[in-house]
Amino acid sequence: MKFLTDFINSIEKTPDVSIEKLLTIISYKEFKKGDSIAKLGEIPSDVYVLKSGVIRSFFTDEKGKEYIRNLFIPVKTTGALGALILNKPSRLSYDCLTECKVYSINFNKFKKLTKEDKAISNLYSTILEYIFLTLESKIYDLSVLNATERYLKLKKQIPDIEHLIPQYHIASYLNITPVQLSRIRKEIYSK
Amino acid sequence: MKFLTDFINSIEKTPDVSIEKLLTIISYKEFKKGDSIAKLGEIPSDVYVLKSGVIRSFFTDEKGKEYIRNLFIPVKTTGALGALILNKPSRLSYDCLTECKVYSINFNKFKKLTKEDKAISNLYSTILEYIFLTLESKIYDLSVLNATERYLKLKKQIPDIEHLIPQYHIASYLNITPVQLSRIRKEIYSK
DNA sequence: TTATCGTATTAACATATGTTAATAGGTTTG
DNA sequence: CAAACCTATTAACATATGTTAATACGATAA
Repeated sequence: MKFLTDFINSIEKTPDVSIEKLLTIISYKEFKKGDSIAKLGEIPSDVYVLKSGVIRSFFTDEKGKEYIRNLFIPVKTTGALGALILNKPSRLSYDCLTECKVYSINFNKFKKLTKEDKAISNLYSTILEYIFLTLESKIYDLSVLNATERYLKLKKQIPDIEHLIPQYHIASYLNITPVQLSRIRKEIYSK
Repeated sequence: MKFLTDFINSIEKTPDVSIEKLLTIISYKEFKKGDSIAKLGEIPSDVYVLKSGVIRSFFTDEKGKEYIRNLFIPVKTTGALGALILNKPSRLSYDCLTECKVYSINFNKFKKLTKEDKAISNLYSTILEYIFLTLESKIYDLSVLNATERYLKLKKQIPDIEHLIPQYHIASYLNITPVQLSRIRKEIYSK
C-alpha cells in the first residue's frame, strides 16, 4: 500500500510498525456519483482518505435548503469528523459528486490505536492540526472576503471546478445563490 | 495546582505523572485590560488557559478594519494556535478585553512533551477535537444563521456579554457593523 | 458644574444579495 | 426526432446590511 504509506508519511513521519497497525484497519472502497459516505441524522463509523473524485459536505436547514460546507478533492481525509468525535448523529451529509475511490478507516478502531500507539496519536494530532488550519482559513474567508473574492479563491484552489460540479453547487459552497454567482461570473468575465 | 489538574482531567483523564510534567512548563500570569497575548505579524510562543477575564482574537484587513473572530471566556484554552502550529507570524491578534488571569504554556515545550508522552499526546488530540467542534459550529453560524440569530445565540452563550465588552466589539464578532447591531437590538427589544 | 470623549442610536442613502419567475440552452429519454 | 428535464442566465423587485453623518447619551476629567 505505497499510496497510503506515502500519504501517512507526508502528514507525519511514522514508524513502519505503526503504519502496519493502521493498514490492518483500512480498506479500499469505490463509490458511485451520488452515493453517500455519511448521512444526516445517522451515526457515522468511518473516516476516509479520498484517492480520486470529489466529495461535498453539506448542512440541510428546516426548509430542506442545502448549504455545502466543504469540497474535498484528492488527496484529503474526509468524513463526518464532528459526529465521529461526539458519537452522535451527523448534522452534515457527505456525498460523492463524482465517482470516488477512497480508503475507509473505522474511526473507533483508529481512536483505539491512538490510545495505544504514541506515533499514531501524534499522527492524529497532526491531522487535527491541518484540519484546524483549514477551518480557520474557511472562517476567514466567510468573515472577510466578499462572494466575488471567495469565488476567485475557489477557482485558484480548484481551477477546473466548473467542469467537476454544477454551478449551483459552487454557489452553495460560496454561501450565495446560483443567481448571484451568475451575476458575479458575468461581471468578472465581461472585463 | 488543583485548578489546572482539574481542568486537564476535565478534558481527558490524564495520569498524575503526565500532569506533573505539564506543570513544569506552565506558569501563572496576569494581564491588564488592553494587553496583548499574541500580536499580528509576530511569531507567538505560548498557549494559555484562561482562568478569568475575556480575550478576543481578531483579524485586521488592509484598511485597518478589525474582525473579531472569537471571544474567549473562562475556562478555555486560547492563543494563536494557527501561528504556533506553522511557526509563522500570526495573522490574528489576541488581546484582553478585561483584566485577565491565565496560565501560560510554552508551545514548543508542550509539543515536545506530546512526542514523548502518550497521555499528553492524547490530551492534545482531545483539545484539538474540542477546537474542531467549536470552529465547525462557528462556520455553521456564519453560513446558515442571519445576524439576528447569531446575536441571540451569543446572548445565550454569554448572557452578560453586553456588560463585558462594548457593542462595537460584539458587532465585529457577529460580522456586522455597530449600526446594524443597533437596528437588530431595536427590532428585538421593541417587541 | 461644564467640557470632553467615547459609545450608541438614528436617518438617509448605497450596495450586495435574496426571491421569484420567465427564458434559453443543453442533455437525456421516449 | 420530439418531449422532458436540468441548468444557467436574466430581469424585476424585495431585503439585509453597509456607509456616512448627525445627534444623543453617559462617563470621566478639568
